[in-house]
Amino acid sequence: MSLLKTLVERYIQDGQPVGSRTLARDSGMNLSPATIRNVMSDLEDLGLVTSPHTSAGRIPTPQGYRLFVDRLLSVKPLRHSVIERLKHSLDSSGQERAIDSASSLLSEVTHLAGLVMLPRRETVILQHIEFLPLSANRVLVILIVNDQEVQNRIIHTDRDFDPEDLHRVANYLNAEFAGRELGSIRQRILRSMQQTRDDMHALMQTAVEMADQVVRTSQTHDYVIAGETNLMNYEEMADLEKLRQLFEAFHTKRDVLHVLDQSIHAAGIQIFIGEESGYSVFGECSVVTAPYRVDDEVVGVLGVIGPTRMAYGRVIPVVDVTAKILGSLLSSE
Amino acid sequence: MSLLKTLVERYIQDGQPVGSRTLARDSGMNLSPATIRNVMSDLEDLGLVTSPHTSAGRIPTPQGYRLFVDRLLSVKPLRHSVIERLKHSLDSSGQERAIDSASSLLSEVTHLAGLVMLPRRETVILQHIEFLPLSANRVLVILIVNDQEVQNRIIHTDRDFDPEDLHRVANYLNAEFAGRELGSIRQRILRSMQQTRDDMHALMQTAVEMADQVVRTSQTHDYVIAGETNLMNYEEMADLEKLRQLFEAFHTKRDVLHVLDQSIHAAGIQIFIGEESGYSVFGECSVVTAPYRVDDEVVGVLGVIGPTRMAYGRVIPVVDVTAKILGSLLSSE
DNA sequence: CTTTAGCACTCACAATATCAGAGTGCCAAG
DNA sequence: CTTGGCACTCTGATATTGTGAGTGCTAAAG
Repeated sequence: MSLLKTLVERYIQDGQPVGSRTLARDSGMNLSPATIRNVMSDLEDLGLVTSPHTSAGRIPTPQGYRLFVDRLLSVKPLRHSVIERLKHSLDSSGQERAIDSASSLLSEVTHLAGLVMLPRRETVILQHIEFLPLSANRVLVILIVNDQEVQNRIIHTDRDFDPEDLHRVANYLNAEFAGRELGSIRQRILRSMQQTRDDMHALMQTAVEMADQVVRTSQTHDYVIAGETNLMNYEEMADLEKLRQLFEAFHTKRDVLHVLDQSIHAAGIQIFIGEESGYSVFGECSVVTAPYRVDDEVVGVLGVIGPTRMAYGRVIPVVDVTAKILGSLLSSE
Repeated sequence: MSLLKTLVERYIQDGQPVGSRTLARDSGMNLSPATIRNVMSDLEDLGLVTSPHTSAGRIPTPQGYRLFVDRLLSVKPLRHSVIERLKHSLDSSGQERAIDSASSLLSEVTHLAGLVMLPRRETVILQHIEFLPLSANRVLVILIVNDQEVQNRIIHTDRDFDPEDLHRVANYLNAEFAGRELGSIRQRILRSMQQTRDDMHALMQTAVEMADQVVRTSQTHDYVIAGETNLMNYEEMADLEKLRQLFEAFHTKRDVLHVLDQSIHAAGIQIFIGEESGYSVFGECSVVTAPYRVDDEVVGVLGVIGPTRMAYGRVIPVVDVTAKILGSLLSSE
């Protein structure tokens, strides 16, 4: 029923339970309140709306929202100027800060909390490796992968290596393996280990193992959140205890990541309404996500989290285009 | 008057305005409520206590707190086991994660929010510099300073340099300047620029300038906060709007940094009560800080922030020893 | 001069009552 | 199927009252 649409829209607009009279006026269908009431009764039986008490209007249930976003929602495309603005602010922040900016932008534009999962690529290509001796048996390993990212980590070695040794090893590795995928490098080295075994190989192994670990832990998923404080402006978030738990969940990251993970393989926009996500912490909240792709590979998810009563019609396109913009910005153009 | 002490202690304990009867009982001085009332009247005239309304007990004013912490407070030293626990958790987290751990620890132990300013050393000693070509006119500069820290940044150069050039420059810089302080290096290079000017020098200049910038921005002070959510458990933080502003201040960082800055040169524990910090955002809050020193140089501040009504007697020693432990952990042993 | 008991007074807070308004459900008529 | 009418329900605002904790002041006692 398109009445549900009007009801949800109205409720999203001003957060008040909406009664039959207002609905009659808003629907534009020239129906009397009484008719509306009958319909409402039906909708209530279907579990799409409830009334907080006998004599209040109706509010949508989670199922109501679900139906609304799945079928009824009319997404108004963003005005061009807005898109340009997004694009511009994201561009001007540079690649390194792009993730943070995207998160902030999302939160600013939607007045919700912005989430951006760090990109994680399936294939990690070694571009360059470098060793720097720090002190006795502490070696700094610098790794450039995927054309952009720089990773470094200190490793402790069994014995001291002098600078020349390190240099030789680095040269060897670079000559041999630059441009290859990290996993395959690891295997190769392990294999050649079995033939000749000397200290150099041990070093290389540690190094590659470390590289693997670095990449893998930075891959352990992590995300950036911005604008949590926006959430405090919604009356539905007034319950301090609930809010605390929510913020703690943001901090712990585990649950949020799990939700984001669920949507990484979705085709496009994904929406979790209320407890659909499976976590009661997000009880009164909805999450709107979109995966973003770098060089045609999906590498992460971004989105927003906010009260169930959010302006889906506006939020969805924002999340959508932000994902696209971020993706193309991160791609090697 | 030691009555003020009892009053503040009592108020800190259970957050209720304390009346003459309870105070008479707690003070242990065998005075009748009536006498207490007279004294209270005096204290009120001195501006040390107020009553929220005519017929409630008294609560300390900021000035009352001030006097309390300055003169009256009896700091009970931490139990040895607690110190050990702190030391142990901090040790086991390793140097890189030490800052984060310290912050978390502070918040966990005190049930407040923990703050740790990133260490900043006055003298930054260049240990090693390295250039890696990334692509046409993008060069990755890697900087090792102060024996521990690795910084890297990508710079864009005017013209392409081939790897040999870069290598030569790096070698030169390392041979010439390793072990020197960064600022002096910069000056030296600028000076020698005036004599011979060629592309290499331009590169060097950019690099050193960048180095300076990197160090300076990482120096721009930044801090790590943990356990903000703890603050939501205090009833005095119930005002959502105030809380929002506070959290936003945490996010913006500017105000907090300014407060921390103020206390970096204090001899030891420093306490800001309520608006003493000069920011109304921290209205109902107190900040307890202690500078921490690495290799006998003060490099940062850590502390906690929480409601004015906090258990100073317990919080102070915690902040104190945490500062000491962190300092010694970060020092080259 | 300090301490104490006594007493009237004040005020917040909780419990209770009252009322208006919004909205419903249902029935009977169009 | 839709509509008007009507009784009914329930919330939320506002006013009323009572209770208890705690005060300030005065006058007596140490």
